[in-house]
Amino acid sequence: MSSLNEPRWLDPDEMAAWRGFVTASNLLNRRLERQLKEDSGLSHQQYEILVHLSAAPGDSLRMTELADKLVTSKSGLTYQVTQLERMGLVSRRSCPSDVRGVFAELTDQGREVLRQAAPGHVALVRELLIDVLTRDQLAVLAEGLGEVSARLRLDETP
Amino acid sequence: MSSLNEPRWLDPDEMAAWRGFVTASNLLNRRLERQLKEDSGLSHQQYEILVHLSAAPGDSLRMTELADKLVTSKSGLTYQVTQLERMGLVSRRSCPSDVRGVFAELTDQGREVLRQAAPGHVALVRELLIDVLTRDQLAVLAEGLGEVSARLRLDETP
DNA sequence: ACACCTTTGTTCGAATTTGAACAACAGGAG
DNA sequence: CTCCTGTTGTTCAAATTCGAACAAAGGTGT
Repeated sequence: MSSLNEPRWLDPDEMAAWRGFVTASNLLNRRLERQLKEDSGLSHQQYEILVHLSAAPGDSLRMTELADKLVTSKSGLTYQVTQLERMGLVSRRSCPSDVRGVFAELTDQGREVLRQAAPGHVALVRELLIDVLTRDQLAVLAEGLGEVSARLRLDETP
Repeated sequence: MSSLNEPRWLDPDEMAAWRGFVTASNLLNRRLERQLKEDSGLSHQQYEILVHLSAAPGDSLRMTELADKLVTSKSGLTYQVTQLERMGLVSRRSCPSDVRGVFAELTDQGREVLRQAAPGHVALVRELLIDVLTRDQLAVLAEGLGEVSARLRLDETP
């Protein structure tokens, strides 16, 4: 037999995919971070918080739910929401049905800042990622990484 | 005309690709971070440093070159190399041809720790990403994200 | 040799992130 | 109702990250 305890290393194609994924992710994040900060004074994380809130019914989400969507820690979210609250872009509201619960809600100013920040951000995402890929590549990426995400979500909860 | 100043927003397919990319990246990083830390006491970043060094001729790289490969800041690398040096996994060596230059070099112990950490890490990357995708999806991902990375590298230098 | 501009790696302070510990509460079985 | 278990959001200390500023060299053209 060829290898019983030997791990299955990545072949060149697999390695290329993995390295490409990691590198693209890092480079992209760096760029978006810089652009958002300079252009709107927001970090990528803060921008994403505003986006998720604006997409939610009532422009508000429970802290835990928001943390899940952002894929971040609860404590990390607490910190960022506090920052956004100081900037006046988000406000906290207690939950009627659960005394422990806290809603993060988009303020009018938050909505306005997001509206102003979005075009530049989307344009860059387009320039650096979307428009670099063909329609087919985009479809494969969406389906493949969608499946990867879905599986990762699963064995995290149980 | 339909829209002159209106930005080109992402259509559903594009949005799915973008969200999938961001989410998969975050979830994956989280998992790998946890596994590496528990299994080998290394952060993902530290692991990557060891990997890049072991792949380099002479098991060593200049600080700047290494920072580029890792897609991180110079100061961030300085910090991590110092940590790895304290752990005895990496050592600094001055460059003969350039007094300012500093080589980060893998120590024997560093090579050993990497050898011990690699199988578990690769197995998880395989389980969570590689083996979830088909051969074709992998090829598309490698080529697409490779191109994305290449372009990002370009307009960063000038 | 000289001024001039770039590179190299580190240092510094500020901002962010994380996991563990925690207090307060919800929800259900008995 | 009461005990028990799981949730919720925050706090805390520690670790990490970044960018700007910096000192020390390289390299170039004159």
